Amino acid sequence: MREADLQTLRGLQLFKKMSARQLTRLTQPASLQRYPQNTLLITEGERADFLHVLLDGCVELFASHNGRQTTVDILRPTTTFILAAVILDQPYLKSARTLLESRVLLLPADAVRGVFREDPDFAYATIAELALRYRSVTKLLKDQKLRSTPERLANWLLKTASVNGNTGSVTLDFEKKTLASLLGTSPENLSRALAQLEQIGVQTSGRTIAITDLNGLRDYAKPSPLIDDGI
Amino acid sequence: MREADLQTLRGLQLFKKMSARQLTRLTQPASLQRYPQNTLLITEGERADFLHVLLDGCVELFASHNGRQTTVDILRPTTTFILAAVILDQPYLKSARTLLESRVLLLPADAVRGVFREDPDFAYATIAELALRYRSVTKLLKDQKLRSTPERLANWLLKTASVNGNTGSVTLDFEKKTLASLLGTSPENLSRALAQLEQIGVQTSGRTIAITDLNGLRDYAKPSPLIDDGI
DNA sequence: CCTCGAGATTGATATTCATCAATTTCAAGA
DNA sequence: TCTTGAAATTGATGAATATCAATCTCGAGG
Repeated sequence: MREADLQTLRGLQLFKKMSARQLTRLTQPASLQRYPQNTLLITEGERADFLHVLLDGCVELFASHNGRQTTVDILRPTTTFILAAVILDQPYLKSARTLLESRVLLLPADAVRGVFREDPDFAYATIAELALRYRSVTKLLKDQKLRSTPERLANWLLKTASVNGNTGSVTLDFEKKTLASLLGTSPENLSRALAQLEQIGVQTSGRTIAITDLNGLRDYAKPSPLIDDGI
Repeated sequence: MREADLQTLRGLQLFKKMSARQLTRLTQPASLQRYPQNTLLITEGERADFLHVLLDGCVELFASHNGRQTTVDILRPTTTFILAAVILDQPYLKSARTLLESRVLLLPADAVRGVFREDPDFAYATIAELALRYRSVTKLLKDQKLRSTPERLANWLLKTASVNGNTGSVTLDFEKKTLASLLGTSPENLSRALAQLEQIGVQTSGRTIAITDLNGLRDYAKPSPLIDDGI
C-alpha cells in the first residue's frame, strides 16, 4: 500500500485518531484493487467480507427487487462504504458498481470488527460515522417522500453545482439514466424535469447543466438543512 | 423511577451490558413522563436534548416540509428513539407525537454522550444499535423506491399481522390516515389499495384487516429479507 | 471524415396517484 | 336512544409519472 493512500485513509474521520499499530492491523491484510468502469463490486444479499474504501473514481450503490432497480447513492472519494453490514456481519442491502475506473481499498471485515473492540477511539469514530450515515439515509427518505421529481432534481442541482456568483454548473461524469434512478424517476421524466426547470433558471446542454438563475432555482427548490445538508 | 421500568431498560440491547454505576448515571437525572394521546414530543429542527425511551404506548415519527407531511415510522415499546441526533448533538430530523397515551423516559443527552465515552460496552452496543437502525432506514428507502403502494401495503400487512395458520389479522390502534402516510400515500388511496387486495386475500372491516389467503398475499407482495426483515 | 450505435430526447398513451366533493360509517357524548 | 362530528369510503376529475415508440444526438471506432 502506498504512503499517499495511507495518508488519504488518515484523512477520513473514521481513521484519524486510530493508533498506528491498529491501522497497520487493518491495512496489513488489506488489498488495493483497481477496477474498470462498470464493474460490479458488491452484490446485495451476499455476506459482507470487506469494508470498502473508495480512493479514486466513482461508485454507484443500487438495489434491485422484483425486476426493478434503483440507485441509492453515488459515492466520490474518499469514503468508506457498507460499514453497517461489516459491523453486523450481515448481508449487504445494496449492490455496488463502478461508474468510472476506480481504486478501492478492501479491509477485511473481521479485522475491522477486531480493531474497534480494542481501540476506543475507533469505536467512537465509528459511532459518529454511523450516526451521520443514519441521518444521511433519513434525509434521502424525506427527499423521496416529501418532494416531487422536479423538486428533487432542483435540490440535487443546488447541492451538486459548484456555485460561483449567481450561477454554477454541474457536468455529469456518468449517464443521465443513473441520475434519473438516483432521483427515483425514469430517464424520460428526468429529461422532462430538466425542460421544466429551464423556465426557472437551468440550462441543459448535453451532460452539462448550468444554473442561470440561482435565486429563482432556490426559490423553487426550497432546500432545507433537514433534508439536503451533510454527507 | 420504578424498578420494573429499570428492568425494562435493561432488556434493551443498548443497556444490557452497561455497568450498574453507569446506568445510574443515566437514570438518575432522567425523567419519566406520561403523555396523553396526540402529544407532540419532539419538533424537527430543534436541538436534541434527550434520548427518548418509549416504555408504553405508541409514538409516530414524522417529518414536514413545504406544507407536506409524512410518517417515517411508528414505534412500539420498548425502544429508544432519536439516538443519532443525541450522539451528534445535532437538530432532530423528525418530529414525534404520541398516537396513544404513552410513557416515555427522557435521558439527558449529555449524560448519554458522557457515558459511552467511559463505558466501552455501551459504545459497542451503540455501534450495533446504530448499524441496525441504518439498515432499517435503508430498507424503508428501498421499500419506497422499489414498490407500488399496494405492494407496500401488502408487505406491511405480512410484517404486522400475527399469522396463525393460513390466516392472520391486524387491528389498527391508530388512524388509517397515519398508516397511509407511513406507506407514502393518501388515505383515499389506502382505501383503494385495501379494496384491490380483497381480490388477493385480504378482508377489511373497520380497523381490522384480516388475511384470508396468506399464500396469495405472499405471492403478490413478494417479501424480501433485504427489505422487510429486522427492526 | 463517415458510420454506427448507445444514450438521450420527444411524442403519444396508459397507469398511477393526488385532490376535491359527496356520502357513509361509526363511536362518543347528550 | 339519538345526535353529532370526525374519520373513512366512494366517485369524479386532474396531475404526475411510467411506458412504449420514434426520432435525434453525439462520440467512438473504422
